[in-house]
Amino acid sequence: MIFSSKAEYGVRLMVELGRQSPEQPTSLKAIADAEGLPLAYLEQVVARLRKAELVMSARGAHGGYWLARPAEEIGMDEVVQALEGAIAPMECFVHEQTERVLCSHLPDAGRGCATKLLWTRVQGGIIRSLQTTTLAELVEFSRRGEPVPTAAA
Amino acid sequence: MIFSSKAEYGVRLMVELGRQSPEQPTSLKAIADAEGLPLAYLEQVVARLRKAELVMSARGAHGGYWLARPAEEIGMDEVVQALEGAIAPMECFVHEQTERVLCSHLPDAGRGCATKLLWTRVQGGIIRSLQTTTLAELVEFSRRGEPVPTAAA
DNA sequence: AAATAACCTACCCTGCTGGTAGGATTTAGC
DNA sequence: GCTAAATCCTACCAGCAGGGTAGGTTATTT
Repeated sequence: MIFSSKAEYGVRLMVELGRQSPEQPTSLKAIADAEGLPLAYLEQVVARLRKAELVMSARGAHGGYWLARPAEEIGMDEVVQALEGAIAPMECFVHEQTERVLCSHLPDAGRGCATKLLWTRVQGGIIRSLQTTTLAELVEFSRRGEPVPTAAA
Repeated sequence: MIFSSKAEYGVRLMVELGRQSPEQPTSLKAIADAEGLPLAYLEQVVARLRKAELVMSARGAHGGYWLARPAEEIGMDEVVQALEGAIAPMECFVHEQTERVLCSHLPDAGRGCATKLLWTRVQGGIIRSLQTTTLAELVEFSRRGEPVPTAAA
């Protein structure tokens, strides 16, 4: 598998928040129940999103989480990067200190690093597909075929 | 990381074979030495390529491996797929029996599966970038800046 | 026959993933 | 102020896949 369940859970969490009216906190418990995910584990997942300043939080009773920005302005590359760390197709692509992505292969006796060419293209393909998808699109998609909401949510 | 070292080693192995004149077997030992990889492990890697009919082999003294087809006709999607199995961004995308890629999420109470939309796009991005890269390109790239070959290799 | 090299299978160690446990802090409502 | 609801934090743990080793068997050339 390419992405771990952190990405899956985190994206579902973001979509769930996107479905709520903004500025109104949603508790993790509500999301855990709605999606059938373990609450304690979701806490760790949402912590990454908070550190990346994609969501904001309020503590205490009636606290919860909400999107830090409108869903239209949140690219899924930001979300996945926050959840999974740098998007690198291969070990040698990650520089531990800076989290920047590069290739640490030795010059390979003067030859060009052929695999680097391949992994760079793959990485580009992934990042492009993530960048061109906004959270708002996913939220919209998740509403398809839903009954028209009535009085109470 | 997205791909395991099997993919890295396997691609390097394929590039190495592509650099040799075809129909002349190259021993794994030669490749292991050239790339600095463990021979016993390479055996497992090359077994996958053989099963996918990307390389052919001859046993016994002066045996070895060679490309089953010209490098121009080998897409890197085939290579990576042989090494890593089905390219699926997420667990739910793989159907164990058929190895076909799909999404097994429950209908989710009538809602569209929003994450599926995202992972499908990512998968598309990956596969497209792999398909549009041939082994011949990587072989060519690996020759850049090499000294013009003289009499003995 | 001896050397070479593919082929096969069982095993092992390490680190990461997914998850639990248990608490501490903060805030709203009474 | 008390209590409940919630975020926040850290340590821990079991399972499993990744990366690799070991030790052979078979086939082919010289």
